[in-house]
Parts: sequence; structure tokens; C-alpha cells
Amino acid sequence: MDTKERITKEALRLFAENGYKGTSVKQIAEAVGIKDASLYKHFKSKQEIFDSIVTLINEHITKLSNTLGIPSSENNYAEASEFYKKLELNELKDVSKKVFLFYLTDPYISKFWRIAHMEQYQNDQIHGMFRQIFMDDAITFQAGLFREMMKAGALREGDARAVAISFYAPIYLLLSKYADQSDKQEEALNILECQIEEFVRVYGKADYE
Amino acid sequence: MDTKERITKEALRLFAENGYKGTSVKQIAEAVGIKDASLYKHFKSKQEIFDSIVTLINEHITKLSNTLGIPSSENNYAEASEFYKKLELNELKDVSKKVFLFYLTDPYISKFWRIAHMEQYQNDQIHGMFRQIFMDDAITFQAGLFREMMKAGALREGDARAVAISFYAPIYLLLSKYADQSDKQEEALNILECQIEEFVRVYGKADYE
DNA sequence: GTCTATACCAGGATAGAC
DNA sequence: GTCTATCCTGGTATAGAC
Repeated sequence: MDTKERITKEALRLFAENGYKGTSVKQIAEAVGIKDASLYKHFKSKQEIFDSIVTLINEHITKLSNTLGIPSSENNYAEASEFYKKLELNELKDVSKKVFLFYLTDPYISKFWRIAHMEQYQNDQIHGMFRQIFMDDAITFQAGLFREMMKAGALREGDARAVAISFYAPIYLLLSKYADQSDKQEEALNILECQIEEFVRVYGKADYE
Repeated sequence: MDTKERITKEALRLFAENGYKGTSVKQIAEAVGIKDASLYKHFKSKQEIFDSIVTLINEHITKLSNTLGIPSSENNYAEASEFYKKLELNELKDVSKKVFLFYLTDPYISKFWRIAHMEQYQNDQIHGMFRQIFMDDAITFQAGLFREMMKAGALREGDARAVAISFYAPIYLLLSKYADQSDKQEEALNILECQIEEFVRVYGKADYE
């Protein structure tokens, strides 16, 4: 791994830990094992390091989105993976738990969550990314999924978007609550399970109950 | 208003705007209309100003909680206002919208939301307060309310806590999304309305539909 | 591309006159 | 309790040798 990449990685870790202003160039350099002055051979400023991190996260998440078939402006739901279209209610719990755990533990996603919360009011780009990923895209994705499930008869008919928010909002709340507590994942998963059971109880068709 | 109070007020505004590290003592002093050195006659450090703000917010919110009858360790739900016990489903929408708007616009609450998001990872106290107010207490309160409504026959029987999370989580998500966009309150209220209608549709008893 | 040395500045905080 | 002046530290960034 070349030095530039190591700087980016360590900076990502430190910014996620202590925030942008709470991290000094010296700290980053030290973590990499060079002097702070040497760092300026790779980046022309601290801000440029931060920007490179934003790019890095963006790429990582774009890659993930494409893999998972999450819709975005270019990639609408109609093209999404066949997998999701065939999803049935009894699988919803497992898939949700896996996605939830992934969000909590993926090194990019979890650090991005922290940085976004600390820097959202100073940085429009990161603010926009966060809202797109954890709000708009997530809800749009769920809505599309539920629309398909309704058509397939796996879910009661209704306003797919409102149902999607009802389903996703508790996940978002749990992410907020447990984002920084990897030790309490089990507790989080238990609550998540209860919520999804409640969801299935309410929205499932009689023959799935 | 004495100088010490003015300092606290301006500091609250500036910390909410630019964060703790993003706000200098000079800025605060300037906003008050004095020199930065003079400020140290009222507070012995920048940190002490921040702490006084935390105390201020704490008092404000404790006062509100008592007024609204929100349960806490000392003040359990059994003592809560009779008003809530008599709440029926068709009033739920209006009450929720009022509380939601209050959270978005109250000068202490809205600034506290921002500060808590920026400083949560550096400051355990503010982190704890945020979780208590916007997560634990809010959910406990809703659960207690719904338990009463179930007893009174205004709501279908079920796990009050899971139902409370299903109800509250979308409100939390909307607060996250619109906390910093006072210009889009109408959009937020529309979505909130849809969600509560969905909730009533699902959890309301037949005779309320 | 790494180092040492250093410039430069901003921010927190103190001293002491008024 | 406010001011001016000043100190000190730490952080960003550059220069120039190796």
C-alpha cells in the first residue's frame, strides 16, 4: 500500500474518531509513521485529505449500491436485482438483520456515519451524501421493494412509500442509537427483530401469519 | 439581561452554528459586544461556557418535560397528565404535529439537536442527554401513552413498546431530515401526516376507522 | 519522498491599568 | 468589569538539505 493511500486510511480513522478540527495533520502523519511536513508531498492541504476521503467513501458506497441493486438517479428500481423481487415476508427479517449489521460494521459505512454527523453542518457535500444514502435512497429502495411484494401478493396493498418509511424508520433509529456501540449489537438485533415481527404481523397477509 | 447571560446565549447560538472547535472565544465576545479578555471575568474558560450551556439546556428541557408530563427516572408515567390518558386516535395527528413543530422550532431544542450531533462523540454528557430525550424518554413516553390508549379501547391490543417505536421512529427520521431546514416545514408536516394516517389505519380499531 | 528547521497565524488565557 | 497588551501553545504550511 503506497503512502498516499495509507494517509487516506489513517485520516479516515482519525476524522471519524475526533472530527475534522479535532484531528491535526501531525496526528495523521504520526499514525502513518512520517513527519507532518512529508505529508504535504502527497496532499497540498488538510482539506485536500478530507476531500480525498469523501471521494473514497463515495466510490465505496457507489460500488455497494450497484452490487445490492439499490436504485439511484441512474439506476432505477426496474433494473434492480431479481433477488429482491422474489423476496417474501418470512425472509424479510434475515435480510434486514444482515443489512443492519453490515451498516453497523462495515469500516467505511460506520466511519462515514460518524463523520457525517460531526461535519454535516460545515460540509454540504457530506451532508447531501448522508441524506441520499441513509434517507432518500434507502426509502426509495424499500418502497420499490414493497411495491413489488404487493404485486406479488406477499404484502397487503397500500401506499408503498408510507409503508417503506414505517419499515425503515425504526432501522434508522436503531442505527442512530447503536452506531457507536459495537458491544451492544445483540441488544440492537433483538429490538430490530421485534420491530420486524411487528411489521409482519401488521402488513403480512393472513396466509403468511 | 446581564452580561453572563448574554454570553451564554450568544455562545449557544454560535456553538450550534459552527460547533465547539469552530467557534472562537473572540467570536463569542464580539457577538456580545465586549473584548475576549473581558469574557474571562465571567467564565474561567471556554469549556466552562460550554458547560453552562449544557446546564441551561438541561434546565429548559427538564422544565418542558415536567410541563408535558414526560416520564423520567423521578417522574414515572403513572403521574403523567390526565390529558394524555384521555387522548383518542383522531387527536393523535394534531398533537403529533404540534410536538413535531415544537421540536423543530423551539430555540433551545433545535440548537441542542445540532450541538448534540456535532459534539456527541467528544462529549459523553451531551450524548447521554440526547439519547435520553430523543430516544429513551420519547419511546417510553409513547409506550406509556399507547398502553393507556389500549386499556381505554382507543387502540388495538399489542406490544406497546414495539408500537411506540413504530410510531415514533418516523418522527425521529423526519426530525433528522428537517432539523436544519426550517423552510421545508410544510413538506415535513405533509409526510408526517401521511405516516400518522397510515398508523391510524393500521392500529386503529374498526370503530375509529 | 523524507527529514529538520522555521515562518506564520490563530486561539486560549493572563496581567495589570482604568 | 472592561480595556490594551502580551504570552504561550499548537496547528497549518513552506523551504531547503539529503
